[in-house]
Amino acid sequence: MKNNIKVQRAIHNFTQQDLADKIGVSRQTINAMEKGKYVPSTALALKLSQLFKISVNEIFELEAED
Amino acid sequence: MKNNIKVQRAIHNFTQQDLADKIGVSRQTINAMEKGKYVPSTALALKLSQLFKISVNEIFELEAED
DNA sequence: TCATAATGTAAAACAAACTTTACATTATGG
DNA sequence: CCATAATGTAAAGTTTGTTTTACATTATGA
Repeated sequence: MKNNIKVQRAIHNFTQQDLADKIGVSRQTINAMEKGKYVPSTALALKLSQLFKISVNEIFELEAED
Repeated sequence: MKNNIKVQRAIHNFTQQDLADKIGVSRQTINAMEKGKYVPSTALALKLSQLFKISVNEIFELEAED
């Protein structure tokens, strides 16, 4: 699973902490997600989608191994 | 979190078992998802999105309590 | 109607997401 | 250069997704 959260965050000029607060998770969760350390829940994905005003499919992309 | 997996499954004429096999989860996972018993991972959501050829946002919808 | 497919459900176990705490490293502005 | 903000990372613990097994109920077709 790839994602472009870091880019979206840059576009919106949010720190990891900002984003964490806005969607209600810890900063480490944001960091780990950006680093591809795990795959978030669909609820989280939809919250990012709302915040960034782009679709979940535009944020996340499946890879071969998924 | 609402979803319309059951409807999509009907459109594509899949049983819960069919769908489970196609996306690589157990039938109970499909059943529980349809029943709203839990929120799947984004990986699962993307697989459903691919299979049904519609976006994740068209399958899943956040609700007030999420 | 009878056999069988499909669905609903539940409990126990396991895997993965997510939090908390804590510290180290890297940017950035004054 | 120095202070501080931002990011990276790690370990332990909690919560939640997911599997497995098992059985009960509801549809469906012959």
